[in-house]
Amino acid sequence: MKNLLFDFISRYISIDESEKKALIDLDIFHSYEKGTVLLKKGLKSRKGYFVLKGCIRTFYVIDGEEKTTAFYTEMEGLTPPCVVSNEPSEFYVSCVEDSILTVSDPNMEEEMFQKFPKFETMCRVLSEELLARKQLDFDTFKTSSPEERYLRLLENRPDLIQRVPQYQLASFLGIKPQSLSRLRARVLKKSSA
Amino acid sequence: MKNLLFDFISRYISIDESEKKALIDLDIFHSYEKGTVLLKKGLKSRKGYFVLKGCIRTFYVIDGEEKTTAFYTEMEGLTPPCVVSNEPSEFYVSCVEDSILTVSDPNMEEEMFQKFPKFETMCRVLSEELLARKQLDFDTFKTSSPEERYLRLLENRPDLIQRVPQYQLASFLGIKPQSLSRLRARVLKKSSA
DNA sequence: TACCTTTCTTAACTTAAGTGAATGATTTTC
DNA sequence: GAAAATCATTCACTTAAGTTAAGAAAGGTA
Repeated sequence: MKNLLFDFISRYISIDESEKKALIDLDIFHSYEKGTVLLKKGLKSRKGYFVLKGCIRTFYVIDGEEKTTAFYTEMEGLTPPCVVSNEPSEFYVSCVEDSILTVSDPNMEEEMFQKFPKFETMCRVLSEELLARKQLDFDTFKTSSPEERYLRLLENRPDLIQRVPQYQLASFLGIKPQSLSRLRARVLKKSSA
Repeated sequence: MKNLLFDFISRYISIDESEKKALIDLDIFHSYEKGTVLLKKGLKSRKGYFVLKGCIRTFYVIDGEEKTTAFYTEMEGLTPPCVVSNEPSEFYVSCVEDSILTVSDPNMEEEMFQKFPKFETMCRVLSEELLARKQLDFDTFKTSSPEERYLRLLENRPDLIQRVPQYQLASFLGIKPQSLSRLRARVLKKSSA
C-alpha cells in the first residue's frame, strides 16, 4: 500500500529511502470503514486526505437533502477548503467504500518542506495541475446538459457509476435522483432504437 | 500600477527592494485593448496572466456559439490549463475591457524560485487557496438553480453585471442569453410584487 | 427467512430552460 | 449622422427538469 504512494510521488520528484522513511514516520496511513464520516459541516479540521484505495465523497445538506458534489478515488487527494481558510467546514466528507487513506496536516507538510524542499515543489506543481483540471471540469459542466454530463461520466469514469449509489451521482451531475432515473431510461431507449 | 502587484504579494510573503527589482526586470507589465485575444483555442502557450486593472475572460466556441466560462478581474490570476499540460489550449482568452496585466511564464517563475525560494512558497499557497475556492464555487454552482446563481452573482459580484455583456454572463451562469433575459424579467416582477 | 430500511423507478403534473424567430435597442464603423 | 453590426428583449412552442407521491427492488440485520 505504501508503494502506491511512493510510485505516485515518483511521478513528480525522485524519492530516496531516507525520504520514504520520513514519510512513514509521520504515521499517515489509515483505514476507514464504509460510511465513516471524516469531516462534519461546521467543524474545523486541518486534515487533508489522499486515497490509496476506496472512495470518499464530499456532500452538503441543503434543506435536509444530501447534495454530493465530488468523489475522490484511487490516487486522488482532497484538501478541504476549511483547512486552507481555517474556517468551519461547509461540507461533510465520508467514505463511500472501505478505504485506505493517507491523512496529513499543514504541520506535517511544513516539516517535510523544511527537510526536503522538493516536496514543496511537488505540492506546488500538484496544486497547479489540480486547479487547471478543476477549471476544465467546471467549464465542461457549465457548457453541458445533464444528459451530456451523464454520457460523459459513462465514458470517462464508468467505475463511478458502479461504485456509487445513484442518488449521490444525481447531485454530482447537478440534478435530482428522479431526473437521473428518467434520463437513464431515455438514453437506454434511444440507444436501443 | 506596480505597487498593486507588490501589495498583493505582501499578503503572502515579505518582499524587499531587491526582490521587487528582480520582478520588474522580468518586464511582465503589459497593456491590452478591449477585445484583444490573448490566447486562441488550439494553440500552445506558456503565458500566465494576473489582472492589475480591467477584466479578461475565458471562452469556448461550441457549435459556433461562444460560451464564456470565467471572468478574471483586479487581483485575480489565470494560468490556462494548456500551460500546465503543455497541450493546445481548449479555450480562448480575451480582454473584456482595456486591461493592464502581468504576463509571465514557467521559465520566469523558475528563475524567481531559484533566486528567492519564498516565491515558490507563495505560489504553492496561492494555488492551494485558488483550488479550494474553485471547488467551493463549483459546488455552489452544482447545488443551485440558474435563478439562485443569478441572485448570488448580483449579491457577490455586482460589478460584473455592469462590466460584462449579458450574453457572456448567460453562459457563465450556465444558461442561454434568452433565458437570462426572461429570468431577469421574472426576478424583477417578483421583487416589485 | 422475514423484516426493515434504503435506494431506485415510474407516473402525473408543474415549472423553467431550450429553440427559432421577430423586433428593439445599443454600439460600432465608416 | 447614417448604415451596419451587435446585443437584448419578447413571444410561442418544445423539451426536460423539479415536485409529489406511490410502489418495486435491493441491501442489511435480527
